[in-house]
Amino acid sequence: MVSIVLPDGTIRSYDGPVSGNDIARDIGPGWTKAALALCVDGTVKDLATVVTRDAAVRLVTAKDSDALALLRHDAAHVMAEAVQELYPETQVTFGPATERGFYYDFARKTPFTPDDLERIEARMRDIVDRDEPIRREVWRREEAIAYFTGRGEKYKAEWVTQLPEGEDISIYRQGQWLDLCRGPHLPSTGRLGKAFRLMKLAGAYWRGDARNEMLQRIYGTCWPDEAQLKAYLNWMEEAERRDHRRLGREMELFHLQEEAVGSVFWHPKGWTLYRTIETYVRRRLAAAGYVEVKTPQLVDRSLWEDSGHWEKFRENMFTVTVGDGKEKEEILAIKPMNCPCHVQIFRQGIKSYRELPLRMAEFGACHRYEPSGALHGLMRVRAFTQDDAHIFCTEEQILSETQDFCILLRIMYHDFGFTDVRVKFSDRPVKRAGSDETWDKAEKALLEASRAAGLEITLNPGEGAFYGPKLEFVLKDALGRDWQCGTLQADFVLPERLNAAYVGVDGAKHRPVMLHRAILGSFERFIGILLEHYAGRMPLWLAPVQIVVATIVSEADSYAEDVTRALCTADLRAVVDTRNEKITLKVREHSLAKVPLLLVVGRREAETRTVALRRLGVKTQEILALDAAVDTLGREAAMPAPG
RNA sequence: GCCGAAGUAGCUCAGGGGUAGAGCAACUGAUUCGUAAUCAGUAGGUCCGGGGUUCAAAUCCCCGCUUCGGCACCA
Repeated sequence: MVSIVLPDGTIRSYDGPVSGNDIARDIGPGWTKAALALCVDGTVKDLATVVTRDAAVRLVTAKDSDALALLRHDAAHVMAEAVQELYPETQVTFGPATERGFYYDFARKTPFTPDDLERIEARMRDIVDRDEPIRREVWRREEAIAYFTGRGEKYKAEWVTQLPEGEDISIYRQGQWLDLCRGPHLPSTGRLGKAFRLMKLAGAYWRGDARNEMLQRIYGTCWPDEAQLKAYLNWMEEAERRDHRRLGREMELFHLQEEAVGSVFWHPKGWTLYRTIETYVRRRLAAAGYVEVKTPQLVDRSLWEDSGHWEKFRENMFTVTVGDGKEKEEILAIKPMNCPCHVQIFRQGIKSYRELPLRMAEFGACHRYEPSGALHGLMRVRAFTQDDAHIFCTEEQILSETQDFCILLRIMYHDFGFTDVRVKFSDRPVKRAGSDETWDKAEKALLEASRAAGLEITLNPGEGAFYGPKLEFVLKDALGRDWQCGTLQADFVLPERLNAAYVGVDGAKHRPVMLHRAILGSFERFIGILLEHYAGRMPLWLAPVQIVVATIVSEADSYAEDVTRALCTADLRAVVDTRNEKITLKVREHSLAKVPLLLVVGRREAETRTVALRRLGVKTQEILALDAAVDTLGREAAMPAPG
């Protein structure tokens, strides 16, 4: 006797074991067609799975969110089948579902070409039309190894060898083709549908390890229906339109060029944006009790040796050699980070516990020799400036400092228009400095502090910095993409290595704890994120040019100049456009330039000392008296301020 | 760094051994106009760099650089 509970609460009883297919048939004819898989006690399984004991059971259909992964995983298999039919010399390796599609990694001597992608996609459609039944089999380990070795599938054979004892070696067979796979899968290839598209070719290391050989990865996307596929492709196009590199050029914000790879040439408008953000951060930090410092760009190698960075990151540091090339030669590093320098400031004079917590901020310009393949517009550069700070405090103060930091961080993200923030907790990495006891202490302190700050945390094992565990703050942009920006790292190691100390209540010397923290991360990258988030249409307070005063006839020129002067006097960033052009052209150009406010003045406005206000994206106008306009817009454009 | 692709006017792109092309932008002139493109004209090039093959190379070959898409890395 087997009883199953369906999601609506109904209970069905069967004489003996029952398969998902049976259940579907039993519930109703529509379900035989709709059911893609079976969810037994919360785990998704093949529809053919036999339920042998009482369980909560749900039939998965295309409408369910867990169907998507199933669909995509199948798409990967169908792609692999297509590839091996077309190119039999190709070895298969792995092909999982991803957040927006799927990929499969292949081993093949000749690279795939974009033309191959078309052929493969066409063959995939054939395989869907064939509607091959997909069946799960369990093989013995030796059998599987012998089979894959015999077929020249060395990656699969290697993988089987390393599967843990006791785990089923499951093989999924579809038509003539089969693959080692954990599953689950759809009942047949026809159920996949045709809302998929192969997207791009890429290289990828076997098992994600750069020491291994490189495989060829084919990425695809796959959806339950054509409409969703179309929506995804539109989303991709939107992301392309918002690309900060494109906006940076179109909006004349910055450029990059070969002679300074990974370093930004900020143009006047881009630099205005940058400085606005800097001013904002500076005010927020000052209000939160930070002091600001500035430390050297070039620092002798010995300091980096002491801090431990030389050992771990030497390859990624820019260095400068000075001296006669013989005995007197010395090596300086262009600073890749600010923390060792901040400790030097802390070490000046004797610090008392009364001075803690000491929050030391720096808009520190850093250089890192990032691998060439990592560079990407403003998002990954070799020269950047962090909104960096180090909080020197006692162990007891970690709690309240973390709480305060989280509050500050949320306010600042909110001011920039980001409200969805997630937090990751990264604990000790394999390569690290400091004893296990120290790590125990640091991880415990940071965990407790984040709990006290009310954070919901996801664990990110082994991803901490070499000197301490970290909290990482990830924000979601308007397109739903994640960007890791903020960080808070608890460090018990650097103060020790660089010999930072304070005198406690007991009159004895103690080690302070250092909290490394940043909110934006780097200005460069954060500006890139902002541009993509807003598609270049910056909020008024951030817009490099906030207002253009545009004339209709040249008779209004001198009045337009007056208007512009009045706006600038009120600290608004305004420019005047008195070109001899039609107003339609001016409206078009300044709209395309994403200027938030346009003040149009013609004879009427000049005579009545008014302005016709047109907001970006709005087709209507408001007529305002000049004084009122300066007043309202001045208030509207104000930087979000502390207090 | 690794795999793959690309680099021609400011931008988007065509041209694939025989005189370097288009659209938009720019510039000049005319036009004084009421909310997303006024008209006419002009100018603009180390075809990424360096070698080679050839009577002749933007085009074919080799090397390098940069960029793009991924992978790996990210204090």
